[in-house]
Amino acid sequence: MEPRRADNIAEALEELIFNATFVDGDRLDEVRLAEQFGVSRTPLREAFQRLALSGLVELVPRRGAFVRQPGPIELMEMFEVMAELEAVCGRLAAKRISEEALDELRDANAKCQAAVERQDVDRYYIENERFHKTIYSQSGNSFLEQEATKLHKRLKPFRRQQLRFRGRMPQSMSEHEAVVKALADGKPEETANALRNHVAVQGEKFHYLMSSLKKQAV
Amino acid sequence: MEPRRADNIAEALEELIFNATFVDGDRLDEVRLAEQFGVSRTPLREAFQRLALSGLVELVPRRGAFVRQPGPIELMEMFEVMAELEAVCGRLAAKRISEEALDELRDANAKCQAAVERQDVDRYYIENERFHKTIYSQSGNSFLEQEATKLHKRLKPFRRQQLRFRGRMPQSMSEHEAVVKALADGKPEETANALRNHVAVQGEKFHYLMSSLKKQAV
DNA sequence: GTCAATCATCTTGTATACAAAAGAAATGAG
DNA sequence: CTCATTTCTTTTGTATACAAGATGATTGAC
Repeated sequence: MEPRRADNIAEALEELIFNATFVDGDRLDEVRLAEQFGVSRTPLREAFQRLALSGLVELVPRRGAFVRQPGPIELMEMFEVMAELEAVCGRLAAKRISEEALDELRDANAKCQAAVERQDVDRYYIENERFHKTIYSQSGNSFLEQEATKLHKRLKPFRRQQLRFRGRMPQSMSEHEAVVKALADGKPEETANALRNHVAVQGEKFHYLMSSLKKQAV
Repeated sequence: MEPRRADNIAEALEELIFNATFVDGDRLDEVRLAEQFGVSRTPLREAFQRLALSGLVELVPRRGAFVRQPGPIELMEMFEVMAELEAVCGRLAAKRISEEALDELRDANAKCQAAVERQDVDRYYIENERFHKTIYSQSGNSFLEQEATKLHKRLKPFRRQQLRFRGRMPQSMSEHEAVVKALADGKPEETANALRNHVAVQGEKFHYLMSSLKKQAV
């Protein structure tokens, strides 16, 4: 692997964890990774500190850095918080959203719909993300937007899995349309509820997926 | 200053920033701080990475680490998010709270009340914190609890200032009692609204404080 | 005197060196 | 053969060294 700038190492490691190249419990070997990235241990250890704070890695003193993926319970909790954050974004956005943003939501939805018809999961995912990011942004609170984006990113690998559930994509679509309608009507509470349910159902689906997987592995 | 373990350096710096020893825009001199802490630059730089991710410090490549305190707008945004997070904690807690926890809230409130009568701001602050932390915990969602605690901590220096507002402490007290009542009655939405308003008013007070200060300094 | 370019100094970023701790392996007692 | 103790190896934590970029000063042109 070619040498990298230290700034990017944390990001690269994050990607490797998301890609499941490293799984829960794996120790991140400083010297091995240093060789792979073509750098010394120093910038790597700095990257570990960042990852530790973001919760992807646990730093055990004198033992090393270990990958920490959330277990089923923590994951459910994170989805619950995500649902609430989105609900808040929606409630604020209902009062503040611009016409252009509404059009962008409709456009994202149309492309989502097309993706559903072509069974194009990847494309669906991209447009789905645009839909949600637009709502975060239209909350008019950039701190909230950042926090929502951060958690959204963290849940990405898990959300992606559950999208493959049978019939999930069409259901998700109609939920999106309900959200747009509530936003267009300027109804804060309806928007909040629609978004909360939309995200919460993802958490529940995930829970179901987890419990079925648990019976096989470990 | 006596030598410190590297794990604590980030915390120590955080404290120095909260104490306003370092203010917005200050550059954190690696060599100077290394001397002060009695360590080399290496553990210091690792600490910088953590602080950077938590948002207290901005790392400018090839320039150094700079203290970044939130400006008025970002602060308002953070208070808005805090208000919403507390509202969510309250809504969940209303369904899940234990009798013991209700008693702890009542106890914290009683001690708050006593502190108000003695004009004991410090004591009020401690019991107020116990009150809020208990609600976070009773949300039954430890991820949410962590996030709320994190933001609460971050807003600490600013909240403390605004507690000195004339008449704020008694008002805050009665708001607390409304929250306890809603929780005891098991009413999620009432609890959420009571907490949201309780925290939001802090943000507004702060805004007022800021704008009056702005006219003097800078 | 002002501005620009060059040079010196200071800082950061990264590699390397070394000490201390943890873990693995080997030795020895029972 | 098993378990405990000791030795050896590996790995982390930190200091130091050095190179490259940034800052500031000095010199020179106009």
